[in-house]
Amino acid sequence: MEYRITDRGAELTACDAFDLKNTFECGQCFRWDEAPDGSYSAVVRGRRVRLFRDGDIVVIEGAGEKDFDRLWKEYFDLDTDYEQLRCEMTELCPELSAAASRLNGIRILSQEPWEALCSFIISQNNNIPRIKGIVSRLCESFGEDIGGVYSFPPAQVLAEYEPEQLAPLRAGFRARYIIDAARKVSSGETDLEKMKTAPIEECRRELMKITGVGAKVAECTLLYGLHRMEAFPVDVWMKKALASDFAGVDPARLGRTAGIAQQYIFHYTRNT
DNA sequence: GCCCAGGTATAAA
DNA sequence: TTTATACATGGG
Repeated sequence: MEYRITDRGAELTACDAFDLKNTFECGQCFRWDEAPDGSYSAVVRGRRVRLFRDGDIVVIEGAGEKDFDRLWKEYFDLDTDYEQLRCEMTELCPELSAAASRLNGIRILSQEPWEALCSFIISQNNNIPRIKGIVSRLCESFGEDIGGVYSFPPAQVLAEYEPEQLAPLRAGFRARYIIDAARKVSSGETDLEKMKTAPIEECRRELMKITGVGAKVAECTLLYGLHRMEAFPVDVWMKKALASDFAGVDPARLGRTAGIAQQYIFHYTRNT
C-alpha cells in the first residue's frame, strides 16, 4: 500500500482496496463507530484513531511516520494486497465469485489478541449492537480514561475482579467466562503471544480450555486477534450459507484465504 | 409480548 | 458420541 505522511496524518494513496464501511461493519470488530460525516473512530492499543476517505485517498488522522510504521501498517494489514488475496480466493473456490464481486475492500484487522478473545466471548448468543454496548461499558468501567474515551482493560486488570463485579456491564452469563479468560491469560496459562506462530490445532485446543470458549470463539480469536488467516469461524449464519448459497465451499482448500472468504460469506449473507 | 442474536456448558440419550 | 436445553439481556 502506497502512502505519504502529511499534516493531516498518514494518507493511503490510490486506496480502492480499503472500504471503511465493509471493513468496520462486517462483524470482525466492535469498537469502531461511524460519525455523521462518514468517518470512523475507535480506540486501538490505547490510542484514539479516526479514519476518513477523501476521494481515492484514505486518511489515518494524526498518524506520523513512527506511528504508521509501528502500529497502523500492522493493524490495518497494509502490506497485504487484498485484491491479490481476493483473486487467489476465487481461484481456489469459484463458488465465492458472486460474493467477491458484490463486495470489495474488506480487510482483516490485526486486533489485540486479548481484546479479540474477550470481545468474542461476549459475542456468543448475542447481537452486534448489544455486543458493542457491553464492550463499551467494559472499557468505561475498567479501562483507562484517555480523554473522554477509554482503552480496553488488560487481562491483568480484569483478573483481579469477581464475576459479580462485572454486573454494570450487563453481560449476563458471560461475566464468569470473561473472568476465567482474564485469569488464564493473566497467569500465562493461556499464552496468546505464542499463538501467533504455534501450530493452529494446538492453539485451538489451548483456547478451548477457557470456560466459555468453544470452536467459534477460538476461531474468531485466531483470525481477528492473532491474524491467523487460515482460521475459518463458523457460526449460525455461516452454517446456513454453507448449506445453501455456498455449498461446495471447503475451508480446507482455501489456505490463507480462508479468513477473508469467511468474511465475504458472512457479509454477503447478512446483506442479501 | 415475542423472537432471537457472529455459542457454549451441561445433562441426558 | 450425538442431541436437547438453559443461559442473561435487550434490540427489533
